[in-house]
Amino acid sequence: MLSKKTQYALKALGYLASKYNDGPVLIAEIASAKEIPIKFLESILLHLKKATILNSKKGKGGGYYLAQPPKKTTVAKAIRNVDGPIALLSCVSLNFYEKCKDCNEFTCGLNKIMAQTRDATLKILEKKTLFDLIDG
Amino acid sequence: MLSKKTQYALKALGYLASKYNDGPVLIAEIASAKEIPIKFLESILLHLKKATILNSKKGKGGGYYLAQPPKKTTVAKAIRNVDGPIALLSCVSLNFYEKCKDCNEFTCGLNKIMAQTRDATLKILEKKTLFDLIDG
DNA sequence: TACTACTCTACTAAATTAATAGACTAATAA
DNA sequence: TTATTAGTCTATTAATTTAGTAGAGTAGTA
Repeated sequence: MLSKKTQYALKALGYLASKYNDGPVLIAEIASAKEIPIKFLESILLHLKKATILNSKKGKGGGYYLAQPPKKTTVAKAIRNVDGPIALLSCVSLNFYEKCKDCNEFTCGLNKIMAQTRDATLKILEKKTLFDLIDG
Repeated sequence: MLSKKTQYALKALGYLASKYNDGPVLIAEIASAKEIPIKFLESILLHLKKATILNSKKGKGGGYYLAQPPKKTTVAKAIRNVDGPIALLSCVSLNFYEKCKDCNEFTCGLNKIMAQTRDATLKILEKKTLFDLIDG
C-alpha cells in the first residue's frame, strides 16, 4: 500500500497539474482543496522540489508549480521519490535494489514472480503522468 | 513492499510445497532451512492454518503440511492472508475495500490509475501458485 | 504414559509513519 | 527601504505497525 504521504503527494501533484499555466499555487490552497495537513504538505512539496518535480516562487504572488508540463513527469517517478521502491521486494527493485542475504536469485521462485509483477506494474506507472492525475 | 512476515510466509510455503507428499514438516526444519526466527514462524504458520492454507499434525511425527496440492493455492491468497490488501490503495482493493473519505471514485484520476495497476498485478498473482514458489 | 510438537496469550523492542511547532530566510511590491 | 508574504529548515512528538521473544499449556502418538 502507498503511504499516506505518497497519497498526499499524488493528490497535490494532480491539483498542481490542473492549475498548470495559472502560475504558482499557495500551499494553503492545495492543502484545503485536497484536505491535507498543511505542515505535512509543506514538507512533501519541499521534497518534490528537491527532486526537481516542482519549482517554487517566494514572496507575494508566490507558491508551488510543476517544474515541467504535466505530461512530462511520470507517476512512477513521483511515487519513487516519496515512497521509495515500487517493487514488492528489494531484490527485484530497479531503483532501490538490495540483495537478499540468503537466497539465490537465479533459483528463487519468489524472485521470479515478483519480477514479473514489477514489470506489469511499471508498464502502467511509467506511462501514466501527472496529467492523468487530474480529476474529471 | 511486502512485509518481512509475508516474505517469511511465502518462503515457508515454498518449502512446504517442495516437501508435499513427504508428510508433516517440523517448524524447526522450515525455520532453519529458510532462516526464519522460529517463534515468529510459529505464529505465521498458525495463522496460515486458520486460513485453511495449511494443516498440522500434533505429536511425534507431526508438523505442518499444505492443506491442498501446491497448485491449488494462489500466491494472491497467501499474500492477502498475511499482509492484507494487494492493491496500492484501499479504495481500489477488491478484498479490503475502504472508501476514501473525501474523493469521488468516478472522477478521481488516482483511483483509475491504481485500479489498472491492481488488475495488472492480480492477473499475475492470481495465477501463480505455491508450486511456482518452489526453488529450482 | 512419556515424549514430542503444536497452540495460545502476552509482552516488548524497534522502526516507520504521520503530524506539529516554531524560528528563519528570501522575494516582492508599495 | 521596509513591510509583508510565503517558502525553507530543523527539531520534536505521537501514533501505529512490524518484528521478534518468552513461556506456560494442550493434545496427539508411539
